[in-house]
Amino acid sequence: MALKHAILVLLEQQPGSGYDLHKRFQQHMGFFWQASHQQIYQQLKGLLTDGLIVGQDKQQQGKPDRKVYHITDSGKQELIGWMHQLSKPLKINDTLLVKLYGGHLVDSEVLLRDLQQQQDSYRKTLAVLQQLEQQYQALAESQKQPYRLPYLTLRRGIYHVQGWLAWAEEASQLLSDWQ
Amino acid sequence: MALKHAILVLLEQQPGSGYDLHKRFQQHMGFFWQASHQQIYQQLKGLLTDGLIVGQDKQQQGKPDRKVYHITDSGKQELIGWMHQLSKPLKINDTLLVKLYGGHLVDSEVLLRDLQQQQDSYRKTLAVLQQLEQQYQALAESQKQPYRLPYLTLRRGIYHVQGWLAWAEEASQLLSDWQ
DNA sequence: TATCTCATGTAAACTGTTACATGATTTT
DNA sequence: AAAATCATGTAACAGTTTACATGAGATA
Repeated sequence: MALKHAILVLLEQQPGSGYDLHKRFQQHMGFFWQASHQQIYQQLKGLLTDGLIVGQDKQQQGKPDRKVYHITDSGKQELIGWMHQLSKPLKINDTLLVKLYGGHLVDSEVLLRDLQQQQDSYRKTLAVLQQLEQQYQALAESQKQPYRLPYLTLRRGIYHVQGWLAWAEEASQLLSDWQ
Repeated sequence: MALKHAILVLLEQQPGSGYDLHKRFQQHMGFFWQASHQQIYQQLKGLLTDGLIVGQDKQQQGKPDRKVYHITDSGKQELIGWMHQLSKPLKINDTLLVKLYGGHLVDSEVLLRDLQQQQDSYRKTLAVLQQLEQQYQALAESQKQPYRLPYLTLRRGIYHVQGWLAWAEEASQLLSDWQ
């Protein structure tokens, strides 16, 4: 299971609570890893009982208590072992494409509307990713080093979103042409 | 649930058995929809009890019996209703990128090996997709019409795979440069 | 006054994966 | 003789989603 390991990757970088982890997933891995807070809390339970992480309660003034988790040595070993295994190919289940595939059942406007809705959110995502890229590129060479590997994943996100948008324009055009 | 609807899309085009459907998923939708035969058999059961499909046993000489399913009117209505709903954004959970993100824990060779493994399979996929595209383009305009919408999904597959390969080259290069 | 963010969780339902099971025909 | 393809499924487990639940402080 990769969610467990994705959590370990984040905790290896820096300890954090379930809430923190959810935000970090959204902010830094949102374009290649998605996990709900419920899932994260459930996995943290499992990681705790397996001894791969430890947790400590921290009180805060004015805010609810947080349970801050740290990776253990055994967790780090588990993570390194996992990294050495070859990855399974990415599984894609794309609802929009199923609809396009069977799109003869509806007006093309129905398909175009769905395409456009996604286009809007992809454009916003692209803007965010490009801003992150600029932030990285603006760093001095000596400062870049710790962000190199995350930068590679960012580049993947940019390729993905740009490819999607280019395709969507082509597809919208063709759908409109065919009436 | 989209698997149910993906099955309905295939059955609306042409009746078929669970085994057929599995093959059709692999051959025509493999780059945007993946489903195991176990999943398909389970979903067919549910579709049957919901009255969205009907099945009939067909004997074959020398081979096991097949249960051939047909979409019902109610199934077609369900499908059309589903098509009118806006799609949820594609969920991507990419293990390889999680490994890259936390890749400081291992030698870059470990990461490169994983990248190359996937590169090999993406290259093969690209060849298949491009061949399908040529088959479509070779058709006379009058013959293309029924394949137009599937062609749009094929284009998406090509964009995706080409984008992945371009990124992988860039990423491999950078990983090697950084030692 | 209402909504958003912080912060944590449970329970039920649904979906998906892995392993097992069977057995005939066809191809290498 | 072995492996692949045809053809169907069950059972146990793992993972995900949706709905529910609580409650404080900050912001509009």
